[in-house]
Amino acid sequence: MTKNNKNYHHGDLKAALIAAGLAEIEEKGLESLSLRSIATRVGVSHTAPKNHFDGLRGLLTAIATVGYERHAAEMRKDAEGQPPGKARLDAACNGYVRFAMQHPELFKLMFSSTLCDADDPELKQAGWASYDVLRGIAHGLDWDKADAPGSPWRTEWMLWSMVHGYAMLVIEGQIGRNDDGSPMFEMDELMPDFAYKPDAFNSRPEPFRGRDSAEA
Amino acid sequence: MTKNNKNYHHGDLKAALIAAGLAEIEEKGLESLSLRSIATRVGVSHTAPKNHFDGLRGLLTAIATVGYERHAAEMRKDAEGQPPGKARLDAACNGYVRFAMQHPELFKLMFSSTLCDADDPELKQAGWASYDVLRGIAHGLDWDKADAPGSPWRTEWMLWSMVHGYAMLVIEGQIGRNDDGSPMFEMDELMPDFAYKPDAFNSRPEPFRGRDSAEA
DNA sequence: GAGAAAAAGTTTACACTGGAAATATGAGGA
DNA sequence: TCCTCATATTTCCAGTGTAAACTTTTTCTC
Repeated sequence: MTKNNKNYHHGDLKAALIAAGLAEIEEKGLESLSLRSIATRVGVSHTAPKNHFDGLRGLLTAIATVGYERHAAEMRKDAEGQPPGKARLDAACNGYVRFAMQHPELFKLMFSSTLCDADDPELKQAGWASYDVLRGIAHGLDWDKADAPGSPWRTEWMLWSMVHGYAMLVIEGQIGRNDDGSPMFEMDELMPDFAYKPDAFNSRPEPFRGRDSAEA
Repeated sequence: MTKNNKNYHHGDLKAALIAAGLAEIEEKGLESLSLRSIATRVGVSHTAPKNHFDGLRGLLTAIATVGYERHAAEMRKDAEGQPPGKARLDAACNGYVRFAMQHPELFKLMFSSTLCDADDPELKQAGWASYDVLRGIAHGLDWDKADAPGSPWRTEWMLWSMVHGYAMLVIEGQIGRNDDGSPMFEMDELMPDFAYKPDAFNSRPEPFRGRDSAEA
């Protein structure tokens, strides 16, 4: 992987394929996506991606990685304008859901261990970074009933589950939306009230996301 | 659809294909599933299903319909032994999550509008019936903060989102589980305390699930 | 610079897939 | 019996992902 500025035949085919894949997903959805269609879009043969990705699964994983980065950016953008505390968390959660609704196919890809290689280091890194936006903002906040006994991950997983579940159910058509396509609930409406309790959130030196990270 | 007891060449090929598809999903997962593999398993040509289903998508939709029925049965089974109230709701929620963890591929199929025809009447019926198990049990329960203003659907969607989100995140490997494969949290641990408030839950004559039903 | 080595991309081939169309089979009703 | 039509098969086609052999280009080494 000696990456030089000097480009080979195409000129950073790797990035071009990821961009083409993202465009293809936005335009035609996940279903019609294929290695050949992406390669054709870029103007190379359908076996050219083999030199940069481990098959279709590898390319999809790279696309999902970019998806996580954009997802994180969307949440950060919304949260930035808000003062720390519940308002900022609400904004980030709404960003989470809005991204899912604006890019449903990409969002499904990101969270599909069927389509992506969940063990890919870059995907895991980007996925964690995205989750950590939510987690970082939620730090110091907890449910009113947070004094109930529970594992340190209880609160953040409770929050994550609710936001993620709502996003998934909406984009899969299980839960309705307004006529203009907006979500029927803002996240601060949907969630029980948070109370600001600086010590309620467990403060751990290492970020945690899923089983692998816990063992590492 | 003149359904006779007398069977034709095969003998209720429709049911046989659904059963074979379910078995194939349990054994080899969603990825390797194909019309041809299912048809071969039953012992018919790969175009035979055409007479009973609208292509692969139609067959997958029928399989998902059975999945919803089993999902509902699982929740009901768990809930039955519990007294009405929070304990029964907890049991149903745990059943929701456990079903997802025991049949992750089937569960993903059920909630995938990419793979299933979400407009199929039988699928919608089964999907609603499954959701209504949760909803029926939750009737009369609400969050402590339920006196906050909100739409009649707020409470049940909040509950559904959390349970569904947790299930999805676990089976996609985003959230960890115990060494024995069990969920790290029981639903009653994860959820904020419920308080029994008979009038908090909106009582509507017609069940509601998603946008379509609201308009109907 | 020359030549070797490695990387990038193409061509070809193969085993799959879902679906369409034409054909064969068999059951039930007249 | 004969007719009809649902059922199932055969054949064919466009499309898929991947592997292997090959060509082209870049980079490294002497």
